Amino acid sequence: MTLEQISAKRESGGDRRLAIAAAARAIIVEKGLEGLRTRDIAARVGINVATLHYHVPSKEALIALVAETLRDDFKAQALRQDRQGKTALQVLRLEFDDFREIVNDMPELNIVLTEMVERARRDPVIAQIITPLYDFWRLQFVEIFRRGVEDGSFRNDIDPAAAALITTGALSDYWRQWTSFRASLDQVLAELERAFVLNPVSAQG
Amino acid sequence: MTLEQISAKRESGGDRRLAIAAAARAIIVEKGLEGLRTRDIAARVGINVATLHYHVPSKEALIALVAETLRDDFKAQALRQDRQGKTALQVLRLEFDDFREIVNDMPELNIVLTEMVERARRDPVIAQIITPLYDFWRLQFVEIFRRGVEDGSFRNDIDPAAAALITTGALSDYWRQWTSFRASLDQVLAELERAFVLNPVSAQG
DNA sequence: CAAATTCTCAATCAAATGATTGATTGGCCA
DNA sequence: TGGCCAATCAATCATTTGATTGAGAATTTG
Repeated sequence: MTLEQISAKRESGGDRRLAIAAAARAIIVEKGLEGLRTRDIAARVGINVATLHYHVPSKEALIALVAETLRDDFKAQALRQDRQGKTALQVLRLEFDDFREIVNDMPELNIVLTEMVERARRDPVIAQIITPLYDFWRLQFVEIFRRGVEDGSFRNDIDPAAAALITTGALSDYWRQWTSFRASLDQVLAELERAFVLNPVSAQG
Repeated sequence: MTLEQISAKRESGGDRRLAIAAAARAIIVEKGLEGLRTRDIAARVGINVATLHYHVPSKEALIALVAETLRDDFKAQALRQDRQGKTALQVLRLEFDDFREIVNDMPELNIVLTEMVERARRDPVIAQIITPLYDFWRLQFVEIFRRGVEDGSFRNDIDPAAAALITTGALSDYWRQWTSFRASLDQVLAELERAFVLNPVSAQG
């Protein structure tokens, strides 16, 4: 608990909303979207249910808020490294590094994200927030593969769109089942590299 | 409605349980596990809520029942084709055919499966049913890749476990987001093949 | 400082929801 | 035929749950 929280009895609207979103995410990790209750969120934040509703008018809006904070977290992560002037292989490895970092630093992020993807199928509001996230990530790989084929450093018969789908699919599924396969992320990333990148050192037959 | 349903007012316990599971699955597809209500299931089956509880004692047991019917469906699908005496590449393609078939014939299966995987993270009962399903599927690919490397028809630096993780991950993630990428399954499967199988026709550099 | 605004809470509502109870019905078999 | 059991239902319960109300405290503004 911060000094501010001890002394000040009020928190600004923006901060409250962030605290609410954080609490909601924690509960989603614990109990899933099914188990998300406004009362539990309020209790975790340390406020009254009515106060929660003052800041976030409905449960729908609350879930949308969670989706937005997810998007913001990913956006912040994505924009940290400069890709300019790097080779396709270098960018691919940067992308892998990013992924490793997210998996290690914010393992709970994907749990919430997965629940949101689930919900997005039948909730257009959530879909509108979550879908662009995946599309953006996948497009990064499409571009990497396109360039890698172009400059001859990647296997020349790659279908960039399909390869990107495989890569993001394999990674997000890996992440989703993280607890079971924790040890093998490096092997998966290495295998992905071998699958698409030409390596003059290793024999091909 | 069948003749039996019109004339007979009673149904045997086993059939009722199957009907209940089917109704539950339909509702999960429509509204997710969050939106699953015992009343809705009973209404869909055409029975009273109390009768539902007579056949399936609790909501927990109901969800476990759904998980079991999923497992049974997959088991039935998996045991249909004989893999004996086939090359690694042939078996890989059989596996791909199976997948194509499931995606086309039972698209809703994966929606329910995904919800169950989600739930399995915090529900040991469901985990015990669902996890072996994935493990079995993944092991098929591990074996395929192992044999393909062994007989020299696949890329010789494959890590079978990692490659299997990539394959099943890519496929199940593809399936999960099926609605968005419907058209490209063939491209994905072809790219997976190129990623792991040596092709003497296409140039490698 | 006083008025206006923002924020918070205790209390409460109405609807939803999983589950139970007690009675009834229909088929089976001795 | 009569007893027994599986199957069914109407009615009801006890909670849970999202949301609201009205009053009051803290904060900002003029």
